[in-house]
Amino acid sequence: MLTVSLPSGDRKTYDRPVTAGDVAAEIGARLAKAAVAAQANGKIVGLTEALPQEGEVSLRLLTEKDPESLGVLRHSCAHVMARAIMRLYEGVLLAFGPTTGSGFYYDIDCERPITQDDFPAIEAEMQKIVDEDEPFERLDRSREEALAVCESLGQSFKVEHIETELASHPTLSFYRQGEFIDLCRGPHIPSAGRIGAFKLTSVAGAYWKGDSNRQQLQRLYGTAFFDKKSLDEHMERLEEAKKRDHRELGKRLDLFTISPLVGSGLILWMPKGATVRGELESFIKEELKKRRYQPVYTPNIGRIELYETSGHYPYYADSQFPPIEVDQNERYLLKPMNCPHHIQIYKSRPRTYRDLPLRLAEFGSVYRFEQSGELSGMTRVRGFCQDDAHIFCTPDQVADEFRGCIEMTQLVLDCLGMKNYRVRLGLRDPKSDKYVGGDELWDNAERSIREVCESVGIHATAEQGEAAFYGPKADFVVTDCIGREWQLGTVQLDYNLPSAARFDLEYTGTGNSAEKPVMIHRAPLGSFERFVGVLIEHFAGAFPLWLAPEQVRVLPVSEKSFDYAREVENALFAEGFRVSADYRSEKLGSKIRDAQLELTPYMLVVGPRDAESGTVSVRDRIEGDLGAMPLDAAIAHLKKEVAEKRVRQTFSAAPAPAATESAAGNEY
RNA sequence: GCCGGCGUAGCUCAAUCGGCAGAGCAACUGAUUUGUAAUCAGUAGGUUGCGGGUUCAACUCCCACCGCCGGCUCCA
Repeated sequence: MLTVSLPSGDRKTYDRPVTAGDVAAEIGARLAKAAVAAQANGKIVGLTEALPQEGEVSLRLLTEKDPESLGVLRHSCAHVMARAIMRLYEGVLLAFGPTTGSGFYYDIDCERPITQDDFPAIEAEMQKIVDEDEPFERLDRSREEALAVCESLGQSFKVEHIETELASHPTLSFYRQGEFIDLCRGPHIPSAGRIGAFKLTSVAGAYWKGDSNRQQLQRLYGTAFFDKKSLDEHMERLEEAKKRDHRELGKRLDLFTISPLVGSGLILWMPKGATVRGELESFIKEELKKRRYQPVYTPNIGRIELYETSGHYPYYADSQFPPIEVDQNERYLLKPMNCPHHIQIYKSRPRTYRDLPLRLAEFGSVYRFEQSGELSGMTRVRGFCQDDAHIFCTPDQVADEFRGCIEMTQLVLDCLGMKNYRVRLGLRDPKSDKYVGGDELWDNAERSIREVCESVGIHATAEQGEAAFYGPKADFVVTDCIGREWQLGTVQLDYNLPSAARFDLEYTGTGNSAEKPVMIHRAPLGSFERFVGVLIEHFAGAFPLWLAPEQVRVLPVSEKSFDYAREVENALFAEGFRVSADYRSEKLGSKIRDAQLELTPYMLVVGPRDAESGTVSVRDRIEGDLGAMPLDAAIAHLKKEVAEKRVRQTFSAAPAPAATESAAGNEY
């Protein structure tokens, strides 16, 4: 017995397994109303059941442009892919095959390593299945029956899954398509023919149930659309996005380099990259001053006992460079974080409530031995510099201080035109034992950061298990040019490091009593390395004038204008601009082309006419030729743009949605 | 760290079945003196990532290492 609720709001009850196709035929007429409403999402391409509730299935219309419809399509395509693979190769075991933000994957176990070279054959087999256009048929079975089905098919991963995660489900569903049957929650498209265009994109290893101690499976990624044009556009967007990759641009624009001889994951900032970073540093320093932070400097190493006290060493022993051992009693660790050092500054003398809040700021370099496979350009490195600070405050001051940190982070991102970030509330995972401190402290801390985020109007997404081991945090997460998410700014609340079990921090309260301060760890950029990496992609290398490594290039039309070009160059330099001039004996067009390709914001063309009248012909990288104007006017124009930190162009709209799993089309 | 792929001039890429390592751009030199996205000519540039092995012969095949790329795991 199944109750079906239709998009129109009608409900109908069936006493046999129904496919979306059956129902559509019976009640087609009554769909008219819903169909009209759905037109906004593009052409209607079918009807399917939505995520089933116990004993009930809701029907939904599949429309071309609806993201959830795409999810349904893609998950069905994952089934088609799995079916094709099972036709082609022996001994294929199925694990999970959900959708991602931009496609789908299926994890399989198969003796034979599948490589990109196998894609054409798999795609050809998939095309056959699509052309056959067989329906997806839903089969509901009791848990026992389901177990028997999976056992008889030898699908051991499905068996384990039913016995563990699905232990509490009395009934389970399968979807059958021809000879292929798969344990699956659905929903699916009515039949394979609705898959207008698909493509396998990559293959990778993935651990069963995400556990690196367990078996590694082969994960095949693909994507699918209702029509070929959308697929082509998608692939084109990916190509375009690749051109913004900070690793490519970093090389082409001489921003940074990595030398295997220096070491993997260690960034060498070239003059142009260092200039961008330097401007960001100045910007942050100004903000710190305004917000009454105090600068400190601390060394790059510290005795191992320091990190044993903080609790970091035992937690992260594997991801640190091995200690430097002077003798048995004296071992030093390359600083993996700045907090213990700043805590020692706090502890260097007795503190009273009058000292608080104490805000200690440092651009602190830290080193972490990340696994080799995790390294990636500037965004995941082994040595980096945090725009770090630690705030020591009274419990009463926590909310204001936390809010101040959130607002500073927002200000920095706003100033750079970075809008496509999300704020993630990192909460503890109640099931894990990695967190230190009592439940009461954690509950308080988590409640305060929630309240602060609400009070500043942030829509934060809470995620369990994303907290630091010492406290909850609010992370600013951005998406890079190929859809990967990176944590940039972070504000973390910490009741633990000040505790008696750790560093036992104190201050004298108003009643002459010994009180525990609360710590806030915060870094608006996160690290200069990762931030600049993301920033390169955000601007596609075309930095706003205030950040541009080379702000202006003077282009003499010919050798006859070299003297005047030098005058102009010197005048701009004297006004504090980062300026160069192109004295090669190239044609003007060639000099312009090179300056454009190097993304120089302004070009000042100077020829005999300009020399005579004391003008420069301004060329804007974006707008083109702005015509001649007096040199003073040009300088004033540029100065204003720098002072305003004007952002004229960004590219950070992600090419594809973040690779998060959508609700539609998931496995159980 | 794990799975898979890749590594040829500064950059982008060729080199058929294992048979003389090549092109464009950049660089350098000379000519040219140019007004808003590529002037012409010449020169130089290589232990094919590193080290072994197979072979008459290795960029090409095999082994180990290093590095990079896509994922997974991890991310204080």
